[in-house]
Amino acid sequence: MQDGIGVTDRPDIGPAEDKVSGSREKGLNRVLEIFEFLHTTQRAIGIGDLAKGVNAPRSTTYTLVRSLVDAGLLEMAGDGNRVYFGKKLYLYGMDYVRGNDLLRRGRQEVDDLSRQTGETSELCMLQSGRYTIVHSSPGTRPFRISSATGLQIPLPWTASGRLLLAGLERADIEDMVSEEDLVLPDGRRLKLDDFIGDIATARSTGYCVTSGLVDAYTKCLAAPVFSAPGKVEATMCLVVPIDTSREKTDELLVLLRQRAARLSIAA
Amino acid sequence: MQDGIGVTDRPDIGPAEDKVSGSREKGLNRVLEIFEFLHTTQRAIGIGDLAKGVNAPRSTTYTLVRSLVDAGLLEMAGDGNRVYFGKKLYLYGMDYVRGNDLLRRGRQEVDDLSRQTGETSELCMLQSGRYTIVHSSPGTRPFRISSATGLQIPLPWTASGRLLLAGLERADIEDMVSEEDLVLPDGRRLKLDDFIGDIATARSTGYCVTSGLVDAYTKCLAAPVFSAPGKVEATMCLVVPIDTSREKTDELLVLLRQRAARLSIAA
DNA sequence: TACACATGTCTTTTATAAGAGACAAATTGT
DNA sequence: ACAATTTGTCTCTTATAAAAGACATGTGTA
Repeated sequence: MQDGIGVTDRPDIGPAEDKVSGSREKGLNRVLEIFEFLHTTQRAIGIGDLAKGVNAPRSTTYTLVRSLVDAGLLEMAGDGNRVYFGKKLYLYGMDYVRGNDLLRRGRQEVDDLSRQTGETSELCMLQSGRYTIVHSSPGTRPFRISSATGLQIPLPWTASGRLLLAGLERADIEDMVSEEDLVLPDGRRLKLDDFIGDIATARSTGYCVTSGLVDAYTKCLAAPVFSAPGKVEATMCLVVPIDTSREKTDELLVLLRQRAARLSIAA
Repeated sequence: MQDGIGVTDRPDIGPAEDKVSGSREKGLNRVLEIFEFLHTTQRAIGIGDLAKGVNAPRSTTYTLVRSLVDAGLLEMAGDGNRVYFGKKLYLYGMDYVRGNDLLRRGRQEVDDLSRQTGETSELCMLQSGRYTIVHSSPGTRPFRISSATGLQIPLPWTASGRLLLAGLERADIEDMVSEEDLVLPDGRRLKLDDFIGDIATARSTGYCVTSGLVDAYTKCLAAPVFSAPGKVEATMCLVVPIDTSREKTDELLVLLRQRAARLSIAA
């Protein structure tokens, strides 16, 4: 509890220091925060800790959690007094998949590509302005490059990010990318202009390869999935060891681009 | 705990129309209704219609939908002004699956069983007191017995229902089953005592077979999945033509019960 | 045994979000 | 071309839900 670790407790990089904590919050917003919190912790949590975690009053948290549990969006987990996501969210999620050709077929293509190549493969999309891994299939390598589904990563850190922003105006891109997004995990800092240049390149070549961006050991190959001419709706990507040979990389790129193109047609 | 207050006008099932319409509703409740509405319609819908559908003021609906879209729980669908479930719900749903051994393994067993037998196979659970198909795999028959995932059906209509209530007190069962639940789709009416008798039988035999309950053409075989000794957490079931031979049925039952038992061990 | 600190429930106060309704702009139909 | 709807945004009011906090239990530990 109470790991002082994060200076954090700044829930969102909002405009200005909103009216000091302590102000009354809309119930729905609290719920949204609860969901995000559970999504990041990825485990069941006690209601008291949850209240601390989302910085909400205990009494409020109890009432909200009760509503959500009654509705089936949350469930009391195993031993008794912990909560986590509930069946209803799973059902709604399946509804989303069913209603979404791209995702349904994309998951399939990703699974197939991963089996075909043995490499980790992922389907990525923009999720409220951020890069999100929507589905991933682990591949067969002894060392797994694990990146959790639903993880959100700054756009400039990834090959997919460069493709997802293709076709946007410079201003839009600037809006989407914050200063800190340009700082890589190892401390290096990208120049915004370089990033925008990358985007333009990716757009014209129809794919993007980045090496050692998120970590020093991997290379990322990405190809765009179009929902309409010029509109990049998603990307498929492969995560491979950084020392993968030129030939092997090109070979993988062909397979990747084939599948990404196949996904594009109907959507 | 707290059953004294129970008079509570349950937001439950039932048309329930407007209880003294005009009363103000909590935003969160409206959101829950919106989700349920989308879940039943299974398609994107305009905001105006949505407001009508959940019987909420238009202005309120607009604000709520905007919040939800911003949060990614809903998405504006294809052509422009329709909404449906969003990526976030999918991601949360995947979180649920990940955190839930039973569901993860259950889906696998159901898929395997369906491939092995060629019949439609389902994983079912209680969802806030109602029978719910949590996962289903269609089988290979020319005529598909389709029943949507997430569909909620009165407990007495199903074989699984009899197993899911095994181990509950008579009083609890009476609470869960309403009068109308006892009326089958074809108009026949079950006697509560018969139903409770079925439950006891199912409990001791460790499986349940029903014929022509929901419709006249199918037979349903179900086996319990235990989360603890005596506690039925879910059921696996097979939906087969009603004229399936005795031998064939027994054979399928063996396979089904094997897999259901396998699911039970670790949870 | 007593102490400190969680958990879960209830009551009260007041800041505020839900709702009604007016509007302009876009979309119909005739 | 002209109603007749529907859509999306805004303003204002007041019913009400969020929050504070008291209380009764529970759980751990010194």
